[in-house]
Amino acid sequence: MMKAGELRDAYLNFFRSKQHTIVSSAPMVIKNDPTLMFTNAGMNQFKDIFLGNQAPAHNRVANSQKCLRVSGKHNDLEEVGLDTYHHTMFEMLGNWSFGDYFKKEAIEWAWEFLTRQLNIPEERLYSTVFEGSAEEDVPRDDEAAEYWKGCFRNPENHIIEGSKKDNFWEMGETGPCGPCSEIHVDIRPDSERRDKPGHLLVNKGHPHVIEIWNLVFIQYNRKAGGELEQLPARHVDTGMGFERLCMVIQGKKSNYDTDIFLPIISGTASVTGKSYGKEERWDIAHRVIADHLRTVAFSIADGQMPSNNRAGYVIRRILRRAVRYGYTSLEMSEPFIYKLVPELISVMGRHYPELTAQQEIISRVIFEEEQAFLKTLGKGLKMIERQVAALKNEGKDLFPGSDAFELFDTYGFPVDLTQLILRENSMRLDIDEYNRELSAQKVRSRDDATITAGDWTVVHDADTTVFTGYDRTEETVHIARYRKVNVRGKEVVHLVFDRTPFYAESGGQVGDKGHISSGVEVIVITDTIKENNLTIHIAEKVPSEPSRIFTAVVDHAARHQTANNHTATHLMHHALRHILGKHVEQKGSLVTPDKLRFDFSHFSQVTPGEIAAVEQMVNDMIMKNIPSEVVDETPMEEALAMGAMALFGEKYGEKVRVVSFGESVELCGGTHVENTSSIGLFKIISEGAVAAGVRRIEAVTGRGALAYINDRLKTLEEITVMLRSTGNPAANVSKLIAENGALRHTIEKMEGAAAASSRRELEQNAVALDACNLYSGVVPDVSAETLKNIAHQLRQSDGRCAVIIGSENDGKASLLVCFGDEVVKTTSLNAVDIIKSAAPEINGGGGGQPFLATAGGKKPEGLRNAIGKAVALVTDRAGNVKK
RNA sequence: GGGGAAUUAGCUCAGUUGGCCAGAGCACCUGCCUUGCACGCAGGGGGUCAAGGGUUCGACUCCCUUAUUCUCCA
Repeated sequence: MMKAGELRDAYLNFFRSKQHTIVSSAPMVIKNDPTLMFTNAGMNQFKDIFLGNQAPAHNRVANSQKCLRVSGKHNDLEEVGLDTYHHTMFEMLGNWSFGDYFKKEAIEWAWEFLTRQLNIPEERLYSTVFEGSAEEDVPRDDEAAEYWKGCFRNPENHIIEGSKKDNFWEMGETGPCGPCSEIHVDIRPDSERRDKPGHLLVNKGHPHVIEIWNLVFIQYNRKAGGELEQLPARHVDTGMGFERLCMVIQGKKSNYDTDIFLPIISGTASVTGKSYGKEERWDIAHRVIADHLRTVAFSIADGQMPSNNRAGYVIRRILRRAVRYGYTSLEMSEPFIYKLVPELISVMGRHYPELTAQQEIISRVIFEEEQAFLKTLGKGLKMIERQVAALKNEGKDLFPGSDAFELFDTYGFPVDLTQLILRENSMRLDIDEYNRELSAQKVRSRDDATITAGDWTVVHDADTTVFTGYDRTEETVHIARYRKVNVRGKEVVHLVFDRTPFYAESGGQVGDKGHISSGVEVIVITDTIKENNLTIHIAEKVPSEPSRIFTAVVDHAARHQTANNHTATHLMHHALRHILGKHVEQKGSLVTPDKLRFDFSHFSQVTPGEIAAVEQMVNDMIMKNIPSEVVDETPMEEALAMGAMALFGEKYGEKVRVVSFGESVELCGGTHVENTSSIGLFKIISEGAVAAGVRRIEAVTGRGALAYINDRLKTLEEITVMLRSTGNPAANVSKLIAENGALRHTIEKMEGAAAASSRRELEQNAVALDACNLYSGVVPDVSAETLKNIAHQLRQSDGRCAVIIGSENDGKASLLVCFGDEVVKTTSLNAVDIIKSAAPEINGGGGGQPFLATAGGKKPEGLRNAIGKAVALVTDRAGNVKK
C-alpha cells in the first residue's frame, strides 16, 4: 500500500518531470492581510500573479499546500468530525500554469497521473465540464470536453455537464475567473456500482462518489459592472485534496482511516482508554481531536498562538472544540491532547520540519490552553448548577435562553454542554430565546464592521509601485489610482502612486506617515498599508487635481526613530540568541517610532541579570559603530549561506533582502539605520509572558531611551529630595516603611485605648430603661471609625445596649446610633429612623441598618442637640427611666 | 472592530437593595499534641478591595475614565 508520504512525493515528482518548479507550502496563517486570516486554497500565494500585480517567477509551479477552512458551504466547524470527510486543516496538491500550458496539458497530465501513476481504474473516474451560460454569454466548454473524450476509452456517461455553481470558478466579486473541470472518483463496491451507475451520483453529496481534483481554467476577468472580458494571458489553477486522494489510493472508506490520521487516533485511544470503531460518539470525538490537533499544531508552528482575537481566536475555538469532545464523550477532565503531539509529528514531521523543530513549544501551548479551558468549564458548571438549583426550588423546568446565552457569551460555556446538564436534571432549555440573543449579537457586530470600498478611479497607468524609500524620504510621484473607503461612517481615501518613498506596514514595522503636496495643496498621509501587493496610502481627502505631479514627503523624524527601533530589534534578537540560547525564535515583532516589542520562544523568565546582559550587548554593538550591509535580491539559498535565519510562518519570495549589522544577519524588508551608532542608546523597559513558552520584551532607543531614563532619574531625584537624604534612598525608604508600620501599630493601640476609656465613661453614665440600657454622650475628637469601634465594643458586652454617640473631628460632625441584638429583637426601635430624625441638627443625613446607623454633618455645634433629640426619641419609645 | 464580564491576603475564591470595625480554605509563622502519606488542636502575621476621578453623611458595593485579563460576535 502506498503511504501518504510516498503519494505526496509521487505527485511532486510527476509534475517535476513535466518541467514544474516545486515550491514549498506558504504559511497557513496569513499575516498582514485584513481580508484573509488563513490560506484556504493552494492558489492563495499566487493571488497577486492572477490579479496582474506581480510577475510570475516561474511559468509552471506545483506544490503541496497546507490549508485551513473554518467557514464556507462545505466547511462549517461544527460539522467536522461528525462525518468521515470534513476537515478544518487539509493539504492541497496543486499545479499551476501562468500564461503557459492550458486545458490540453492540464487535463492530459491529470489523467496520466491518476490512471498510469496511481493506477486508478478509469471506469471509476468521472469528469465534469461547464455546460455554458446564456446569461453570461459563455459557451459550453467544448474544448475541455474534447480532451476528456481523448482520455476515456469509453467516455459515455463519464463526462458530465455542470452548472455555473459547480463548474465556473471565481476568485471574488470581481477579478480573474473561468470554467473548471472536476474529476470525481467512485469508490463504492462493485455490487453497488452495478445497482446504480456512478454518473448519477456525481456532485450529489454521496460520501463515496467524491470530487478529488478541480482544474480551473482562468480565461476571463470579471469587471465591477459584472461583465466578463477575455484575459490576454490564460492560466491554469488546480487543486486536489490530499487526504481524499490517500483514502482512494489506500482503499479506505474514510479519510480518518488513512495513515495520515490513524496513528493520532490510536494515540488518542491509548491515552483515553476508548478505542476507535466501538461506539459512534467515541469515534466522533476521536475524529474531532485528530483533525483539530493537526490544525492547532500547524498554526502554532506558523507562529499563531491561540489568543482572544482574530486568527488566534479561531485557533483557540478549534482547540476548545476538541477539548469539549474529549470532556463530554471521552470523559477526559484533565489535559491530554498535548500528549498526542509526538504522534502527529511522526506522521507529518518529515514533510513539515517546522513541526519537528517546534515540538516543545507546540506541546506546552496546547497543554496550557487545555488547562485554561477546563478551568472555564469548571466555572461554568458551578454557575449552571447554582441556577438549576434555584429554578428547581421555584418548581420550574424551563431554563431561560438568555441565561444560557450569558453563560456562553460571557463565560464561554458551550450551549450543548448546558443542554446536556439540563437533560440530566430533567430540565429543558428555551433554545429559541437563546438563538434570538445570538443572532441579535451577530447583527450588532456586523453592522459595526461594515467597510464599503468604492471603485478605483484610474488616473495614471502604472503596473506596480516602485518603492524608493530605502534611500530617500522624498520623491516626485504620480497618483496612479484612488478610491474612497467608508469605515464606520468615516470616509478615508486610498491613494496608489507609480513610485513611493512611503514604507507600507509589513514585517512588524508600522507604515510611514507624512504628506504629499502639489504646490496648490497639501494632503496628509496618515498611514501606509499593503493590500494584494499594492502600496496604499491612506489620506483624508482626494486631491482636487489628482493628475498633477506631487512631491511625497515621509515624516522624517518618525521614520528615523522607526529605523533605530527596527535595527535595535535585530541587534536584540542576535543578543538574545547569544545569551539565552539558539532555541530563541522570533514569534512576533512590532516596530513603531516610539518603541519596539519583540516576542520570542523561551521557556522561563528572563532574569534581571540576563536582561542586563542583553542590554549591554546591544549597547556594545551600538558603540562599535557597525555599518549596515544590505544585499538586495539574493536567492534564498545564498541568503541562508550568509547565515540569515528564515522565520517559521513567514512567506518569502525566491529573492530576498538580507540586512546585516556585523554578526546580526536577517532576512528583512524593513528600513534600517546606516550605522548602529545612530541608535544612540538601547533600554529594555519590560519583560513578561505572552503565552506558554513565549516571552515579550519591550524596549526604547535613542531619544526615547534618554527620555525614559531621565524620567526615572527625575522620580529618583524627587524621592531623594523628599527624604532629604544624601545616602542610599532605597535604604531610607525601607526604613520609612518599617517606621510607618510601627507607628500605625502604635496608633491603633492608642485609639483602642482611647475608645476603651470613652467606653468606660459611657458605661458609668449609662441609664437603664425598660427595654434597654442607654449609653449616650459626646466623645471628644475621634473619627467616625473610632465611634464605630466603641459601639461594637458596647454591643458585644451588652446585648441590651442602645448607643447614641457623636464626635467632632476635622470640623465635621459624626453621629452614631446602635442597638444590641436583644433590643432589635424585642422592641420596634430602629437605628435608621432615629438617625434620620437627628441628623438635620448637624446639617447632614445618614442611614444604615436597624442595629447600626451613622450620619455625618457639617455643623458640629448641633451635635448636642442631635444627641438630645435621639435620646428623647429612644426614651420615648423604650419606656421611662427606671429609678 | 463591537458587545458582555472579571480584577478582594502569597494562591483559589466568598462578600445579598451602599452601612454587622473586609471573610473562608490552602500556604506562612509560633506553641502544643504527635512523629509521617492533604495529620490534629490553639494562637498569630499578612489587604491602597486593579488605578484615577465622581455621586453620597458614608463606596469593595453605584457612575465615568484608564489598564490588564477572560469571553462571544465580526
